[in-house]
Amino acid sequence: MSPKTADPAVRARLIESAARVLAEEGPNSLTARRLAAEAGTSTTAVYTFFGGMDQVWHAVRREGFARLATHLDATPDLADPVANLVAGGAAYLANGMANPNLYRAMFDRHDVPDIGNDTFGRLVGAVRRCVDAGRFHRVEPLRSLGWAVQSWTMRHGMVSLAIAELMPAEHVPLHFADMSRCLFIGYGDDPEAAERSVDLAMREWRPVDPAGAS
Amino acid sequence: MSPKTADPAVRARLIESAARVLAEEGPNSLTARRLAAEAGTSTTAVYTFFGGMDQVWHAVRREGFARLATHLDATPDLADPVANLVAGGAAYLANGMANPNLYRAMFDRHDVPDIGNDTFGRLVGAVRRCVDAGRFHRVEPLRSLGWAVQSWTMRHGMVSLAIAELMPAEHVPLHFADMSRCLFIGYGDDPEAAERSVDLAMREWRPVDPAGAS
DNA sequence: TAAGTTACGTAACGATGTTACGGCATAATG
DNA sequence: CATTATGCCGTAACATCGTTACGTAACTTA
Repeated sequence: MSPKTADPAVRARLIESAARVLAEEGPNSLTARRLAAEAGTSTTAVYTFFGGMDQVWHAVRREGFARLATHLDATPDLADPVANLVAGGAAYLANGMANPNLYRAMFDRHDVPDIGNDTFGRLVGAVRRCVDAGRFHRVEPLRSLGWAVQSWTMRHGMVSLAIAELMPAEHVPLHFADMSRCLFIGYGDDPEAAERSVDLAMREWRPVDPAGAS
Repeated sequence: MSPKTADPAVRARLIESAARVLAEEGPNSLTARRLAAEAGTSTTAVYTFFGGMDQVWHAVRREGFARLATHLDATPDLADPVANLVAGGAAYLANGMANPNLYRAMFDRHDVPDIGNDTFGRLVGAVRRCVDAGRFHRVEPLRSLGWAVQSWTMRHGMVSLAIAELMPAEHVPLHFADMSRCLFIGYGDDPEAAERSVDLAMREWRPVDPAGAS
């Protein structure tokens, strides 16, 4: 029923090449022929594995979210849920700014919800841990979900403005800490504790494996 | 020196058509031939007026920022600088969510700074009026500029997540008011006044001329 | 071993951005 | 007003894009 099974390694090389070409040369260089040449095959293989360039872009976006998840998982546990939330944001920013083309592609089309759910789930968990620890107000669950959305709003807006060069890259940590302070103070009852958490995260967090961030 | 001068009306129609096709049918439908047909001319005209599709996209982005500026100017004066800042943000959100394809295009490439300076200047002015009125901390000018950048971060992040359907459109006003409260409380000395300003803006602000927002 | 099924290289098709060429309308000049 | 020259823009071509028809080779299955 399945003679001459398709080689999964070719598919992996195609995605890998797609992400690399996109990152290094921009979206205009990501063509079917270029992709086939990079993977040492022909354009037909692109269609047997993906069905079309739309699905290639979809796969590239999935890959982008997967790499982001890897970086989020690699952040050390600071034993302070609010600091962990801030550290996750810092990792998010570092990942996005290290890969502007890939990051832009991740939000370029309308299929983000399907492939971004896992990333968002991580963020929801981080916020919930803040609520459970009494660091954020204990409100209705929908409102708590909203805080995760608002955190993502801040992260995404900051990466986008930074890679569009509307915000100087060297100011990003300052702005991120500043906005995090304002938001997380507002989410909880203890302004000083929130401020300490932000300072702790900005002091302790270090970008993990920047080479693999591409 | 300039026989058979180019008709500026044709250029205006090209930009108008480009913005409309982009808004109604998406970026894939914005082709040179389609554009020429819409404006009743041939593809050569596109090159005499713009030089290439890249410059067409640049002009479309300029048009997008120009329309945004029109909407920002149309917001009523609430005689409260912080409320005006919030109202400007609401207008920004309404404009972006009414024109998702145009908004996406505005931040898609690397030429945003050139054409977004005027929009950013407006935001800086609104923040400065808050500082001058004593509603925000009187800090060094660079920090005050940073508050404008942070406001833009919030606005842009929110529009982007909303048009990517990562944030339900009906939750946008709630999240915007919530984040504005947290940020602007943190920027000033009087939390109650900030809260009143946000409530005032969210109560008094109305979208202006939604038909022309396209 | 034989047959059947599937991957994938070759080469084509339509559509894209871009450009060479030529006609012709219009400004500049006497 | 006549002449000239300048440059807009319609036609048609070119390279390259995504996509697909077709054929061959390779692998599974019986």
